[in-house]
Amino acid sequence: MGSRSVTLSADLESRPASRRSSGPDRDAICALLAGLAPEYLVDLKLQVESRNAGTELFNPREPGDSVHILMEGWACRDRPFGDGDRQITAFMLPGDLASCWTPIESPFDHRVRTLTPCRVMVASRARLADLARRNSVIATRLRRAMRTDVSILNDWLVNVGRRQAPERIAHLLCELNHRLEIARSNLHSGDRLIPLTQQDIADALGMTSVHVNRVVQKLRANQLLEIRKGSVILRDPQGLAQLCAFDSAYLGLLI
Amino acid sequence: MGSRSVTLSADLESRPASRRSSGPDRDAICALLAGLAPEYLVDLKLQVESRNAGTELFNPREPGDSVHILMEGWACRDRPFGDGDRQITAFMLPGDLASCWTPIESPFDHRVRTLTPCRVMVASRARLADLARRNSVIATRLRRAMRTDVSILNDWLVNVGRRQAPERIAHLLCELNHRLEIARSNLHSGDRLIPLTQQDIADALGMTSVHVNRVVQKLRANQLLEIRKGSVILRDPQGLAQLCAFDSAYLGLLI
DNA sequence: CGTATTTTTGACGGCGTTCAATGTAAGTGG
DNA sequence: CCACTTACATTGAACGCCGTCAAAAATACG
Repeated sequence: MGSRSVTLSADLESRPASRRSSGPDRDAICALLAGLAPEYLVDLKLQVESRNAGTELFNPREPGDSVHILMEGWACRDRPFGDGDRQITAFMLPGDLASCWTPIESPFDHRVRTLTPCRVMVASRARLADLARRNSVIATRLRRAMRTDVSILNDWLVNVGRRQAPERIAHLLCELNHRLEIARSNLHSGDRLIPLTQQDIADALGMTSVHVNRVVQKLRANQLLEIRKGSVILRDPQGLAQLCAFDSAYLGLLI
Repeated sequence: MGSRSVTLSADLESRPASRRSSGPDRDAICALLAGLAPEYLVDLKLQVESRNAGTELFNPREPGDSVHILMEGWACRDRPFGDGDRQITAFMLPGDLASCWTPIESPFDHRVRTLTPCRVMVASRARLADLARRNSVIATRLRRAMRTDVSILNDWLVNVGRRQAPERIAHLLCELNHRLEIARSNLHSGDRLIPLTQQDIADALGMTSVHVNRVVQKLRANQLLEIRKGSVILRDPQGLAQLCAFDSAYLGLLI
């Protein structure tokens, strides 16, 4: 089962590397650390750990010194409100730097929580910062990661500020689908499920789950997507992209 | 005045420097370059120029090699839509890096335009990037500037996604007032006007100018603010902050 | 004093919220 | 294998914030 690399990757691009090895191979550890010389990797004192769904990876009240890189599973950054309401401001996919993604102080109030069971690589923030200081490749990748965050936040603001509900939902799903393809291709694994509930989508888009539900039903009626047990599956990515005039250019720095 | 390279890192914390000199003195050229040793400054080949209101400082179709640092006046970043609609995603104040504020590729579709007549320092992006490579203080400041952008974008998303119109407007104005105070203190100049029209505010908050107007009238009736010839003046900053539960922590990296 | 920009006002409608209840599937423990 | 629990999805009615459209008033500026 480990050797059918050609057919498995046909749907992405060409990926000569082996797939479905039980653990991540060296070149595919994650986009951030790929190709890093072993002596550097040792420095980071990386540990791969498991987390349940709903675990807090970062909390402003106890910042800690840990940086998490997602290997499997999804996480999100959000700002909780007193009344139980919240605004999700980012989703993190496999391969993403989850928290705290920049090796500097984090003055703004946000949490990072896992959405699904996850496998994360835990590293010391101080060590990663130090590594970035000595290794310009890593520094560049960290800068790119931050730049991608700006880019996505910028687009989310446009999305929430200017688009109606159907286009808004479609746009978010198109982005996540695009990023998921990249993550799948980088990590050689994972399925095509978007593990979000309608409540999650509502929290990310400044809507209520009730209205998300009504709109999602229309999208489903148009064969654009499916929903199964807390996950979204895109049935017609092109149709969705057309609906919201999706342009993936802003994701250009992702690897 | 030219040789105080030692203070390079000192101004990152305490600021005992003199104030209220007529023009910007060397140490207060801008937050980004303050205290930089002269030989570095020369490298940048800085030029101070004037721009009319409504001038484009950055356009994705002709990226150019210029970085603009605002000395006087305001600018904004926005994404135009086909139908004349647009979403403003950032305001730039005196002292801010206007465009392109990161010395790397800019894959997302945005413009930067002056909102008022401006005085800008124009530098070469390539030279600034090169300088950041050799001078860690500048690199840190650039990183901080980008980090601040993330922080503000994050908060705008929360604002647009979760707050009702009055709190939303109040929150934006509180942020701008806070940043304006910082800019005034850094550059030793400028007035307390927020040079935005109600249309600008609407474009930034995902609203219409009509509705902004109705809400603004209520705020004005409560003695919270004033509007004169295309500018907003906060009459009761504390009252506004209370209205929207404003917490300036997310602006903590602004010098 | 004329023109452009900005602000203001009114009527009307709809997108999306609120509240509350019901449906449905999966997990848990006895 | 069946009660019980929990999470997620769904539905309906009523409401209201805010958008749309259109026009007029006020203000800035040359």
